[in-house]
Formats: sequence, structure tokens, C-alpha cells
Amino acid sequence: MTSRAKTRRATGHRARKGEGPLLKEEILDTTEKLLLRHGTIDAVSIRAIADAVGVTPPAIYMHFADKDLLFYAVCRRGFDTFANQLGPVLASGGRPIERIRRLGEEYVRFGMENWQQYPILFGVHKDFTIPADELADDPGLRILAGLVALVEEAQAAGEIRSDISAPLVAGILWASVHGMVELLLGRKDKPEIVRIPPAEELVPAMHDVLLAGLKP
Amino acid sequence: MTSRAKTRRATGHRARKGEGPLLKEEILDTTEKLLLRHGTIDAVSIRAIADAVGVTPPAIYMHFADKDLLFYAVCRRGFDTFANQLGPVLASGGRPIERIRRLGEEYVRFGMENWQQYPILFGVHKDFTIPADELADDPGLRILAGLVALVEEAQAAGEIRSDISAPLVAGILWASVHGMVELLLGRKDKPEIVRIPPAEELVPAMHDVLLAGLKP
DNA sequence: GCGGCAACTTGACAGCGTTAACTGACCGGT
DNA sequence: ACCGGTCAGTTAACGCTGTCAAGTTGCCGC
Repeated sequence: MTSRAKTRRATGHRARKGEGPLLKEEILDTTEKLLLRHGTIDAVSIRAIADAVGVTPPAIYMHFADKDLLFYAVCRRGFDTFANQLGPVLASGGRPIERIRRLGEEYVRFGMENWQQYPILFGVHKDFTIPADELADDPGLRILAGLVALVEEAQAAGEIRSDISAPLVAGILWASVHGMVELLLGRKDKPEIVRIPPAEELVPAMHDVLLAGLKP
Repeated sequence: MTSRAKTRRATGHRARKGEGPLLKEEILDTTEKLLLRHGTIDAVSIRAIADAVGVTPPAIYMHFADKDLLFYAVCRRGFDTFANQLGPVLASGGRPIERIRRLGEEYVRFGMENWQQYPILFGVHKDFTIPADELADDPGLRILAGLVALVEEAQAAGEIRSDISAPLVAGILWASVHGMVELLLGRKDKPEIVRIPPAEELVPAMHDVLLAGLKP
């Protein structure tokens, strides 16, 4: 029993005319699962994906041009759930400045929970070049645009100083929360070496400092 | 002319008894050069390194246990030059709060200039497990310890609020500058898509906000 | 001069992403 | 009812990768 051949090949099943997208979804699901299990892209081979789906490796290439685009598609899904998680916070009630704090805390929480996908989503090093047409309505950009609008709202309400432009403030906030996630993730499984305070102290303290520094 | 075989094999030279470390240094130099040229670890193969040095691939394994440790050694060197660059700033003159600002700006400048090595040095995703004994006197930890001490000095001088512990402040500062580097690097060669303000505005503005929020 | 050993080389293995060429199965048209 | 077309795969292979076991070469100390 070297190879599983679970879902499809074992059953002798073969997709009908319109069933291509079915396998495509199945590949995406399996790839995400394997990525979550093994942690990095390189640890998940095309052959392993194909085997888990129950299909031969070249079948993958019927639905994705290459490995990078497959994993971009997987990450794109994660990005969407990320945007869906943060969207409600953007539109929630309360003073703008409180929404900004909640947004940052949600961001860090999401990053910590999805630690396998996060570096792939937000890392500098994603080798694959994102297709330009897909990048147009990138979920991350939607969030960033929402953050800029939220900052403008806070500035209009007099809750944030206006001598720094809204995109500048948004960039500072984004850099801080992103750096915080990376700091926490990097020292995640070696807490005895680097004595960094735990997330429960760092994240609120950082927001205190940032929002204090942004007061008018 | 398929393979270069530059330095050693072409000359018929073979290392004497004590000349092992010579090749080791040469491997490190060549690997660093190739890494800077190609950007990522995966783009630099053991075979390419061996070929550039003028040696067969298994010869590399005489000096490094595997590929990961080779690249860790290369990164460790970069880390040392990083520490050497930041060390003087830590000990330089001026008020502690000014030194903190200069430290942050130097950090970002270093990160931007060494953009190929930076993600490998500071990324979450370095697959290799750093040998525990090497990690003890890690240059990055020395810098972090120096930053904590600097923050304590600033707190003692009454330049930074003392209701947040020094390690907490240091963590916030580190997360911010690191996130700023990643933000700038990530959007480095696609400035038309994400309209993020340039580094010359972001970095000083971020330090303004942080130091304002840290005022007593 | 000779054993020993450091420093390599040769040759190979298993696994990778990817491609070209082939094979069924289903569908619409005549 | 057959039949070409096309969708959805398969088989086989190429060139590449990191890595290892075994063999070879040449210097050093005795």
C-alpha cells in the first residue's frame, strides 16, 4: 500500500464534461490541508497533493499553471477569510479609535492562529509573482483601503492628529501589527531562548503606545 | 565550457593537511555572493556553489552538515555585520531617546540595503533549526539586549514612560521597525499597485509616533 | 619508505516540478 | 446509431535537486 489513491482513481471514477471545477476545488482543499499540516510550501510536493487527492501529478496542471499559482490560489482563499474576519470590525460601532485598536488586535490574533499561512500570505519572500489582474481586487488591499478610510474618519472626529497624512498613519499601523505577528511567530516555539514578553502583554501595550502617539 | 571549475580543480590544486578552513571560507564567500545575486535560498543550488568554487558537490558536505546549515552560516555572518553596524549607534552620544531613534533608522536602512539577506535573517520561515549552542551568543540577541538596556537608560533619565517595562518597550520598537522593513520590502518593486508612502516619509513619521507615545 | 588520514572525487539514489504524447469517456450533430 | 471532438485524465520521461557510500589522491609524521 504505497499510494492511497483515495478519492477518484480507486473508484474508477472519471470526471464528466463539466466536472473539472470539482477536482479543482478538491485540489485546493487538499493543498490547504497539507500546507497546514506541514507548514511550508517546499514541504508539500505536487506528488503528495496528487496522491492525497487520488490523481496523478500532471492532472494538477490541468487546473493550475504551476506550483506557485496553486499555492497562490490557496493563499488567496486564506486572504479572503482574513478580509471577511476584519471587515466587520471596520464597520462595527464605537469610536473610530476603538475600532482601530480592535482591528489591530484582530489582525494579530488572526496571524497567530493561522501561523502556517501567514508568512506565505504576508511574507516578503513569496517567490511567485501574483498575476496582475488578480492583484487588482486583492483582499489585503481592500483591508488597507478600509484602514485608511477609518483613519480619515478618526482624524475628522478629532481623535487622531492630522499633521500626519492618513496613508502614512495606516502604513505605520500596518507595519506595527505585522511586525508584532512576525516577532511573536518567530519566537513561537523557542520561548526560553529569547525572553520576549507574551502576546497578551505586548499587543495591548503596543496599541497603547501607538494610539497615545497618535493623539492630537 | 559547461562548468567553470575556476579556483581549485582547474589548477589541479588540492588542499594540504591544514587547508580545510580555507575552502570553508571560500564556500561561504561564494554562497553569499550567489545568494545576493539570486535572492532566495532555493535559487542557489549546492551544485551551483560547488561549481563556482571549483569543487564537486559532496566536498561541500565536508564543511557543512547540510544545505540549511551552510546558509545559516552565511546568514550568521550577515548578522554579525548587522550587529557591528548597530553597536556603535547603541554606544554613541546624545540623549538616549535620540539614540533610540537613530538605532531604528539605521535598522531600517540596513534592512533595505540588504534586502536579499534580511528575510532570511529575520524571517519567520527559516526552515532550518538553528543549532542551540550557536544561538546562545546570537548577534541579534546582543542587539536586543542592548536595546533593552538603552530603554532602561532612557527610563532612568525620565525620557520614556516607566509604566511599561523595558522589555515590553523594546519588543514594541523591534516589532515596529521590523514590520516597517517588511512593508517596504514587500512593496519594493510594485510601487504602482499599493500606494504606500515612501520610506523617507514613513520611517521618521513612525518614530515620531512611537516616541510621542512613549513620552512620560 | 610507509601507514594513516585529511581532502577530496566518482557514481549513484530517491525525490522533485514539469512536459509531451497517449487514452478513455462523454456529448452534440448528422 | 454512429462518429468526430473535446474534456479529463494517464503513462513515461527529462533534467534538476540534496545527499550519501565508497573509492582515490596526496601530504605528514614516524
